[in-house]
Amino acid sequence: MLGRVPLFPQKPSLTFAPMFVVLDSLSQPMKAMSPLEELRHSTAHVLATAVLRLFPEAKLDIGPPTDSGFYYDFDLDHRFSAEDLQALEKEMKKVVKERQPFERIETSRDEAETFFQEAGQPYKISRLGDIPEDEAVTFYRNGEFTDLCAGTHVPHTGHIKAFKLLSIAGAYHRGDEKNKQLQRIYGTAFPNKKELADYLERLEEAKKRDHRRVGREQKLFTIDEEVGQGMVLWMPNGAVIRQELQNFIMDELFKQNYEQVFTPHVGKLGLYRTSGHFPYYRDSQYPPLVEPDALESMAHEGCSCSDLTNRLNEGDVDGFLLKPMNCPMHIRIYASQPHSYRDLPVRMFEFGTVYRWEQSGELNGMTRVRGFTQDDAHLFCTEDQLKDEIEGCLDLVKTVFRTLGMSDYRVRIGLRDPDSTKYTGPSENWDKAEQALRELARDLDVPYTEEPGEAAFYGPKIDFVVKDVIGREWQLGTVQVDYNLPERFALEYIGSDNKPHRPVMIHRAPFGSMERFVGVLIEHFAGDFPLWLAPEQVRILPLSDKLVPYGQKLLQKLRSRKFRATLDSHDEKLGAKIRRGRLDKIPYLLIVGGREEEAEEVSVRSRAHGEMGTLPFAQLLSQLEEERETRFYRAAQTDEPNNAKK
RNA sequence: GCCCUUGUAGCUCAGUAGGUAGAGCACGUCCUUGGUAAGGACGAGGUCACCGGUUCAAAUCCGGUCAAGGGCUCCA
Repeated sequence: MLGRVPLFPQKPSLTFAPMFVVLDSLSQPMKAMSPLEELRHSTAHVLATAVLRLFPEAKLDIGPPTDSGFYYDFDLDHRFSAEDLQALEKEMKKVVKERQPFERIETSRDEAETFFQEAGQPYKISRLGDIPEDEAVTFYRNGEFTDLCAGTHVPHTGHIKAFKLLSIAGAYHRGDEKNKQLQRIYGTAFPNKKELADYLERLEEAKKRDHRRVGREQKLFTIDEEVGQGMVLWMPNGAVIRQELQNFIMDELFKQNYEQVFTPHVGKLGLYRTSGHFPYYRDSQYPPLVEPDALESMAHEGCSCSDLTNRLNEGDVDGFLLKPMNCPMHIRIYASQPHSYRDLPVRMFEFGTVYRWEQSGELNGMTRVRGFTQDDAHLFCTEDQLKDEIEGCLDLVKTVFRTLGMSDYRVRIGLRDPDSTKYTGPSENWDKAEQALRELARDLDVPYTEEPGEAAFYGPKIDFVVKDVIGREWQLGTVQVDYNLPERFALEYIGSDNKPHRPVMIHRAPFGSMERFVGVLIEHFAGDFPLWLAPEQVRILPLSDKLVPYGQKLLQKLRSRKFRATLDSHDEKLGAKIRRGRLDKIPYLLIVGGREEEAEEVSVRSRAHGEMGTLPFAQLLSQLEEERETRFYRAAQTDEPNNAKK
């Protein structure tokens, strides 16, 4: 299919490259490109040059640098294949060899538009319209390829020494799914071949700690077609981790005077009409469950599907909803009895399972699922208590991250979009809440960004965001202020003035969802969990069959002290058992031979510290207990037997 | 939901030009009783995702469905 002769475009063609203007429509000043961005951006131009040589009819959109490389979007009837990428790389190498200088040309808006018309590049015309009136219109030219571009670029294409095209993906023009879907080619470039090779190797390494892979290897969870997409089945090993995390957070919640509640998985539609979740968010909910009698009588009347939908929306027919959120039920608990200002704040928590109809293309292992359990809580407080309560929530999140040794996260403050009117609640309250969030974020000692327009419609929020092994960002912990639901449910407390007042609500979840958090945690630890979390904490390795009875005696003792321990009674040599134990990432391997049996000792090999020599068993037990109780964490050594072998 | 790719044993993968399947690891049995990252022998294990079509013959070619992966869009 690539038998076609590489053609040079008959007509000039342009690329509008200044992504910063296009993507950040907020009128920020143009950021200067770093040398690496410049290199990658130039490589994107070289890609476009090559594409036009091989596919002169291609329509070009934009080709900016990204965090890890660059991409370029094309509109073309021919579908790019893996072979095409190879051919394009080859062509790009030619362009590089030609050492084409990048030339900056300033032009007028009219000239540029004429140029696009002649080149038959409609996306460019559209992009041209994005350039602010007071900004110059500039082209960059390399060889036969001319591109609308704000720059900047390396001096000539010969500077591009190490690049690789990585993948093809669909991407909507201007990121809008109503627009045509273009073909995006992703690639990356580095100053030299070594750095490129290192990057590609890091990508490979990262895949080894992918939670989907580790989850399978360590039997933590599975997702089964017959159960449903996006439905996580926690296997025994995964259940241990989840339970330990829940125990951990419950210890902290006890210190902060939270109270636990339990609520059902379904609730009446009316409840969610009051809260506003139904039908407003219907697209991301499981369809409602309709009462059998109602369904039957509607069938008799010959109602269509859309009739049913309308009646459900209008509230003419009642039904139940698999709960998309826990808050309405917690609110009903609050509302079940009168509250004095002396009772506040009320802090109610639940590991509450919710269900959301995520788009099938969005599902991802444990990090994006259709049913998940939030470590949810709702705080009902007075306006005066708000700041302290938020602070308490943030402390909780910090404790979680610190205990688990997670330091690589960022904080996002979601604020109102100043131009929008979709927000509920008095704006003075918003001002106060936003100000409080800002001040508290400042004290967190963590990089944070303020993002206008990222607030929920009911209140501002603070999110904790971490990256997975592939660099995708996931929101974990969140603290959200809510002025809306107390209003909708007409919540009250009696103030010191003996009059009813409206409480403020805080939604918060330090882990976010157990599924997503554990998914991220698996990658954080690369499956190498600290003692308190490890599904199998200790494994006893008898030197031979003869030592199995002694091993069993130790096993009994460990289990009576509530350690998750096993005995490896396989008929293998010690070396093989150790190897297996290391691969299974068991924190402690206890080797027992005749010498140890005589002295009531064990030879200890720890995942974190390697060989620790021989210890009296009783002493080891208390050391392990201390490590477990303090939830001690220390990064393990990273030797991998697989690598060692090669 | 949309675009592209993929779908062979529990896992990682072979399977040449269509002729009803192989390897390594894991697993089981036996031999071996071994001191800090793989001892040996034998064995069991697969409706080649599913449905349909072409063909004398389909893991292999074609169509559809489902699922997974990478993006895009979305995420109360």
